Amino acid sequence: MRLLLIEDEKELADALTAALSKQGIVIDHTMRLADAHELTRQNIYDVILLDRRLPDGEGLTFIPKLRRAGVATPIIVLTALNEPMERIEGLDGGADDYLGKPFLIAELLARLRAVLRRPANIVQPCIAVGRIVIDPLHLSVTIGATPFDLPRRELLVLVALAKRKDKTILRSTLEAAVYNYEEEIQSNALDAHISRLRKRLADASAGVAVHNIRGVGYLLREE
Amino acid sequence: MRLLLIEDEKELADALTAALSKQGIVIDHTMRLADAHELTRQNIYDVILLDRRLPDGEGLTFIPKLRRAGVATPIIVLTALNEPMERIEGLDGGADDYLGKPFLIAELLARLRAVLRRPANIVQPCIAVGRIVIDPLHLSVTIGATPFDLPRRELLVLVALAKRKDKTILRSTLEAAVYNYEEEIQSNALDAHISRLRKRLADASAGVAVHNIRGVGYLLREE
DNA sequence: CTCCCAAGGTTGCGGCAGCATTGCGATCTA
DNA sequence: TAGATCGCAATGCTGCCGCAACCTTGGGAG
Repeated sequence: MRLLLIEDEKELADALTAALSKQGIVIDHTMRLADAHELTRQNIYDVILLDRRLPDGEGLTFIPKLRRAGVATPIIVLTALNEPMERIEGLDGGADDYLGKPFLIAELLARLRAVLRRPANIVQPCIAVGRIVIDPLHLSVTIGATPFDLPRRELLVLVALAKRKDKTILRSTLEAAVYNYEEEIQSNALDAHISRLRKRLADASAGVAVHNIRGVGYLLREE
Repeated sequence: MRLLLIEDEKELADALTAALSKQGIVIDHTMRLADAHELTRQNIYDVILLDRRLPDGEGLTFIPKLRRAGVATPIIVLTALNEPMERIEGLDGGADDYLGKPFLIAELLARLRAVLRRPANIVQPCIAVGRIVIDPLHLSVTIGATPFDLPRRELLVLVALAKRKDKTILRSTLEAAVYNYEEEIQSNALDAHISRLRKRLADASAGVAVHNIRGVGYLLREE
């Protein structure tokens, strides 16, 4: 793990460097915001420790600059300015945590771990078929960049087919995906939905088609 | 935004509920870990506030249980146990932040914002749709440069929709975002809010519209 | 090749669930 | 106390969906 320490008190910086190094953390140390700006250009840090009162300015001003540059690295502010209002200022200024001096190294380490533990963004599994993208979690369908609205039952059919594209879905499986036990159907309602879904897909040039396997079921395929 | 408060001091809980409600936050309150476990099953909370000394156990033991259940909701520990070692214990126990009692509501709010800010939307903490800009952390809406005031419930609806613009939000999800368990509704109150929100958006030429997907839910879209 | 039948496709219709709107009274706030 | 907000409910409307009638297609038998 690599950490950027922006701190002008030499003694504290040395103590931190020593302590954190023992934890296997790689530390870059600078005393000036100008240098820090340069150092963060490559976005190699896992976390940044930031003092407020620095020779070339207020540390907090560094945060929005960093964020505007698209750097999402977590920032913990370390400072003697530890009044409640100052803490609020720091946190609302974009810091991820705020620790008043003096502090125990052990608490800093705990806060480092807490900040780094944040869950990575869970990537939503989307299904792409032809020109359409289906997000089964959000029940949304987009075609190119524009949303593609569907009635509920047709949406359910499409999602069921898309989840296993190019594979045949038994007619009975499809029915189970669209209807629950209380609303058993006694007609060709499913066929009707398929028909209307086909029309919509064709009108939108979706690049996919619903095929029928006679006597077995249906499948979704690019075309 | 919906928050779970696990706290057995009735006075503090009431004060927090009152203060946070004014910020537009929907709160569920419980005094017992057992209830909390049940309440978190549906994963509808944006953040959890957790006391340590609770009638049925140490609050910290709740965290690993939650994480094992796959719930990644940020947790802020609120407690009188505020020695450095206790803070370390809390943070290493899985808390995302740790705030000792007594504290200023304002600082709690700032820490809430800090925790909620990461990691997903660091680059874009504000949501722009049409002519309006929504800050889900501060629950503020501006249209052009002028603030766009909304009643609390309509604001909650708008924010919930805006957080996932162009995605369908289930009706049940919307209800969960706007109402807590004590204020379950038995009418079409949600529809009424949507209707009034629509009117306001139209009057202000906001450039966005709330669409309905019949039988599924609603979505926010530029127009 | 033709015929036949069953499986699938299409389409109009009517019922009704779900949605939109609005007024009213209660509650809360300034 | 005046005004804003909110839950509630009555009303009207929209369009989905099940249904069924009718059409098309595929493949096997003669």
